[in-house]
Amino acid sequence: MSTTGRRVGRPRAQQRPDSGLTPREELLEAAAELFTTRGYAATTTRAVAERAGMRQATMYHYVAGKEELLAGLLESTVAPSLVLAHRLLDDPTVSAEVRLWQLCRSDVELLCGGPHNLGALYLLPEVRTEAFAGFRRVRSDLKDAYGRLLAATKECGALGEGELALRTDLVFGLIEGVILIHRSDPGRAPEVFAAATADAALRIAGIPERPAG
Amino acid sequence: MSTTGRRVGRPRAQQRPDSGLTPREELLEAAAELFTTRGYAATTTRAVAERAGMRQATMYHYVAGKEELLAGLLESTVAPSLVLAHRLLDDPTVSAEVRLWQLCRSDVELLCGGPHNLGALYLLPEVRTEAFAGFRRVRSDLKDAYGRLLAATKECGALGEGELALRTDLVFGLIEGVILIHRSDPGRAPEVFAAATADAALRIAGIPERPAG
DNA sequence: ATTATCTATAGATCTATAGATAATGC
DNA sequence: ATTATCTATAGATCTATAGATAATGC
Repeated sequence: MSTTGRRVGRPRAQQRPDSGLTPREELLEAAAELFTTRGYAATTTRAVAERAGMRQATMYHYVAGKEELLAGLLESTVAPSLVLAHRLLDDPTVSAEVRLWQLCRSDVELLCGGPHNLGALYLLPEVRTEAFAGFRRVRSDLKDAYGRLLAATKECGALGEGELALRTDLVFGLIEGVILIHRSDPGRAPEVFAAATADAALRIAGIPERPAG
Repeated sequence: MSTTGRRVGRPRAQQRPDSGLTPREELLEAAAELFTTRGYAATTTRAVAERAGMRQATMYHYVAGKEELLAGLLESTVAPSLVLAHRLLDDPTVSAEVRLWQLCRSDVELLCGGPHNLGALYLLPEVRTEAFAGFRRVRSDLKDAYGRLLAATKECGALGEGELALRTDLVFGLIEGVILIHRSDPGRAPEVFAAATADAALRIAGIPERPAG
């Protein structure tokens, strides 16, 4: 009935207080920290496993390798954004400007609010690989949502197709590149910073004032 | 007198038409290509050397290792920007808005116009290392120049210190993050794209129209 | 003699598998 | 018996050095 010694299987060599996470989550957490601070390719399976509190070989009991961890982390950052984006797209009670602002703010908060700069992982060359096609698809859906919200604003409604695509890329690029900005001064409060970045995104789109709402 | 067989030293195992570059430049060129497409940590010294037309060990005759190549590439991208920035800072004949626009445009062209997305290297975790302190210093000087140009504009002149720093970070972040944007549609003509990004940067700063000049 | 390159390799990894072990469950 | 973990390690790298070699220069 005590907290320790209840789990099946051989005990870990390094005992640690129970984190409350599943071993797979402990691995993802460790990977997030190491991939963002040391880089993906430079991080060894041993480093991830050991930081998660287990030996290198044990990791293979839960994941097939480093790639699976990266894929998991990537999809976990972009999935909640996409959910929000679709909810906003289907909500006609609020102006497109306000909805775009909210999406931007939420995305920035998601990318910068967490303990790790997961957004930096989007840029890895490895992400172009087949193994990450799932992530790329979700990310492309999200960008699509940005494009549709932009097209629904007064300021961009009249733009031609190419012009609109360019604005979408610029807005989306600012939001995704936000890690660069956040990194240069991590001290700023995430909520304030997220709102300021959303303002900047709307200014790029041609909407000069923060819309009320 | 013929083109081949004039150079001192043992001939290379793989003969290739003379590139006109020094061996060190050939290595930098190869490193640029491989670091940007496969990633820095994932690129081996063998891959770089072989792509540059020599055997792995020969590389050490010209550079101390991979780090030196990365440092060289990083400084070469940021140095010309800094030169331009200082020239613009010292030029009172043009409005601050126009100078800021020109700096943005030139930076984007530099980052996207070349054959490789060297800007993507700025994000490497390795860059935080002591070995790249020189690069970080130059880059910080460049950001400083952005800040001073911003402060000199009508639109930002009255901003408080924190507000100004935030705007500077947002503008600089857009410019540096431009690789993300460029990557999503590499087909756009660099000059047009650079001008459009400079427009967007000024909109972030609060300057709604492309200044004449 | 000098130089630029080569071949060969020691030593240090790193990944992924095989097989042993120490818990609980029944 | 089942499970989660461990230890050990084969095989595949990768870096950096030692020493040989094939040019030109004098």
